[in-house]
This record gives sequence, structure tokens and C-alpha cells, in this order.
Amino acid sequence: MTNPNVSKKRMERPTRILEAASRLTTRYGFDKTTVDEIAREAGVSKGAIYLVWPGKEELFDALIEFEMKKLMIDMRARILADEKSDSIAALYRHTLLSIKQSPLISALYTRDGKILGDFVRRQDPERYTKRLLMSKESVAAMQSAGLLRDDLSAEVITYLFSIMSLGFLSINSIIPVENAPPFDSTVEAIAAMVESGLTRPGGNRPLIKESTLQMLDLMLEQYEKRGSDEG
Amino acid sequence: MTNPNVSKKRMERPTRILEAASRLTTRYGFDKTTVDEIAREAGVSKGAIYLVWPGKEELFDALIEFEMKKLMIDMRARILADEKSDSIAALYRHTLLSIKQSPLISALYTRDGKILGDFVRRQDPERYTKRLLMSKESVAAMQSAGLLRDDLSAEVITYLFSIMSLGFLSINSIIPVENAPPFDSTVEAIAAMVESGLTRPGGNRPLIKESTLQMLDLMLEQYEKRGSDEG
DNA sequence: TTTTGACCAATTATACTATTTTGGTCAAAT
DNA sequence: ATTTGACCAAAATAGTATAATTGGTCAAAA
Repeated sequence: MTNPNVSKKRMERPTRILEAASRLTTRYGFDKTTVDEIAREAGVSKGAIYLVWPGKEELFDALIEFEMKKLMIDMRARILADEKSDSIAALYRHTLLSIKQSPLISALYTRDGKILGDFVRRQDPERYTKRLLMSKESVAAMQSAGLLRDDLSAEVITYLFSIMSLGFLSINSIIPVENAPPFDSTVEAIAAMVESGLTRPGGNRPLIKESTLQMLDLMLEQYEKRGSDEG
Repeated sequence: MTNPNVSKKRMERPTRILEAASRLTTRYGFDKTTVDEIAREAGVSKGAIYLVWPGKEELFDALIEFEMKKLMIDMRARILADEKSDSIAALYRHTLLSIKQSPLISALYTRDGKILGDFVRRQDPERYTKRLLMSKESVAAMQSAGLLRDDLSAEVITYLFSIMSLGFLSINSIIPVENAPPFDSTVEAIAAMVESGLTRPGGNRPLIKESTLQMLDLMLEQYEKRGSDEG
């Protein structure tokens, strides 16, 4: 995924197991995905999984961290690739596209019981998803920098972003994709509405891209560190 | 409800039964609400219910029609009471407030399985909720009247309204009310975002209020007619 | 005529057992 | 040193017989 030159055979085992778990979990949900199946799908023995993680619960924890890390790498790439990503609307568009592209994180965000199963009752999804949300603090910072309208509180703007994200991620359970407008034009339209509805022209534009990338790098760093000292 | 002078005793029986059903259903959901309980709550015998409707299914159908009618009356009152309701944003605000105020219609809109239970598998909720949505046609009409921005298709704008409605109606299952901004300021903020993000200044403003009230009256008329020739 | 609530068939919940599957282990194979 | 997969206790599931509840009816009461 990160590097296509690395063959499946050479790909390190924990990653292969996580990719297998990801595939099965998005299809059958956490509850109905067994350790045996994951091992078979990954082409390793069941014991191999328990050499990496102490139990199923920890495997799923690692899976979410893994997906979250992939998402941030994906988001980083999208932002870097887009020269126009120095606007909050563009940034938000990248966020939506990144989350939507990961079925597991989407399920976590919308609390999709069909995918999460009992997992949602043992683990608090907020623990993971709040890292995805625009934080009240960063919204306030952008507001101070003159990038967001200031007649609405930072708190309420943050809430609006959450509402739109949730609506966007779960609308297809109510309006099936075949009755919906094309995916891309929907995302563009949300960005356009945010652009003229929430942001202010001018302001310190480069700040947005810069600070966002910085935040992503910081989070990725934390994941790397955590990933290495908990195995 | 419509007229506080009508005492509970004098209120016609079918209405009392429906009010009882409404109370129990919003609390326990369709599945776990029994005809016996409804009768007891309404202060009538079980047989009385079967004198009005041929079965439980039809009672629930009537309940939804009832709630929908109440909602439209509520919406009509809100729009009439608000002298500034000649803007799409204000109109949308009234819509959100009206729907939110009815737990049953909200559940229908968000396909809340906890409330709808098996009902959702027998009846198509869209049958009811699509009447609530801004239709593609009316959005197109408002766009033609110069009231909505025209760089986005009518289809996608309609979709945006659906996304925001769904997000607004279901956000509290993810962000509990105690962590959310005050209800009113949220609705105000959505309206503000719609105002500057989707609408155009000028245009034939009075058209909005007028045509909306006309549409509501038409729908109410249909309900009245249906209500009278099916008992 | 209008309304009731005891009554019934049918569905659904419960308690229990038998069977299978699952997460997790570890002696043996590589 | 690694990795495996047969193995086990525990948990989930399927099956079943029984009890309780539910939607719906209708003779009798109001």
C-alpha cells in the first residue's frame, strides 16, 4: 500500500494480518470475523496472530490505529497534491474524501452497529473518531486568523462540520447511491457551501495548509511511536 | 393540541388513541408497543381500537399520518409567525425545528431502528419522509426565481439539504446534547450557513413564503380528505 | 347503537439441552 | 528461533419443549 514494490510475500506479517482483518471486517463486521478466518485470509497460522497481539481485542485496536494511520497518510497526500488546498473548504473536502474512502473509519464515525457489533459496546468509538474531527481549538485558531466567519462561535462552527460529516457519511443508508448525485459533485458542492457559507475571504491562507500538514505529521509521529513500543 | 379548549374527555376518541400510541411509541418503539397498552394509555378498551382501524398496522399508518399532519400545522404556524420567513434559510430552519420537535418523524427520517423496529421492514419509510424533503422540483423552481445559487445543480442542492437534515437529526447519537452547543444557536448557525452558502440575495422573496404556505395547505387538505374517506 | 373485556388462536418469549464454533495455548515440526 | 495446527475450555448457536404474551374477535353489557 505504502510502497507497491514490496510484494505481498515480503510485506511484514503484522501488516498482512491487519490488511486481512480489514478486508474481512468491512465485509462481515467485527462480531462475525473470527481469528481463524483472519489467519487463513492472511496466509498465516492462528498462532502467528497471537505472537503479535495478546488477543482479538488488541488486534482490533491495532487495526483501527492502522486504518487511522493509513487515512492520515492518504489525507496528507491529497493535501500535498492539491495546490489549491490552502482554503478551509478544500481541506474539509479532503477530510471527507479520506474518511469516506475508509469503510472502517466511516463505520466508526457513524457508529454503524452492523460493522462495529459488540466492539462499540466495549470500546468507546469517540476515543478514535474525535481525532478526526476539526477540534474546537483549531477552528478557533482559524477564526482568529480571519479565515472563518466570526459571527458564529468556534464551538458552533465545529458542530456544523460534525453535522455535515455525519450527514455525508450516512446519507446513503437513506438515499441509495443510485438515486444520489455523482459522488464528486456532492463533495464539491459541500466544499462550495462551506467556502461561501463559513469562511472569510483573505486572511492568512498559507497558514491553513501548513498547520494542517504539521498536525498530521505530529499525529503520524505519535502513531509510529505508539506502534513500536507496544508490540 | 390544535385547540386547548377541547378537554381530554371531549377530544374525539381516535385522536386520543393516536396520542396515546404516539407517547408509547416514541418511548418504547413500534415493536414493543402493544395494542393493549395503547388502549390502557388512551383510557379505552382494546375493542374500541379495532372499531376504528382494522389492525395494528393500519393504526400505525394512521399514527404517522397524524404526526405528519401535526408537523405541517406546526410548520405552518412557525412560518406565519415569523415575518422574516421569506428567505429559504429561514424556511429551512423552520423545517428542521418542526421535524426535530416530532420524535416519531425524526425517527422515520433517520431510519432509527430502535424506534421503527420491524415496521421499517414492512413499510417503506421513504413513502412518508419524501414528502418532508425539499423536492428537486421546488428547489429548481426557487433556483429559476433567482433565490438559490445557480452554479450548483438543483439535484445536488436538494441532496445537500438532505445531508444537513440527516446530520442535524442524528448528530446527538454521536455527540450527546450535553457536549453540544445550545440547540437554538445550532439551528441559527445552519440557517446562516445556508443563507450565505446556498442562497442568492434579491430574487422574488415573497414567492418563497407564499408558495410554501400554499404547498402546506394543499398537503393538509389531502390529509383531511384521506382521513375522512378511509375510516 | 355503541362499547366493552373475557376469550382464542397464533405468535413470541423463556428455559433447557445438545451441538458447534471460538478465542486462546503449547508441544511438536520446521 | 520461528511457526504451526491439533487441542481445550468457554462461549455462542441451534434445537426444542413449554409458558407467556399478543393481535384480533364477538357475545354480552351499557
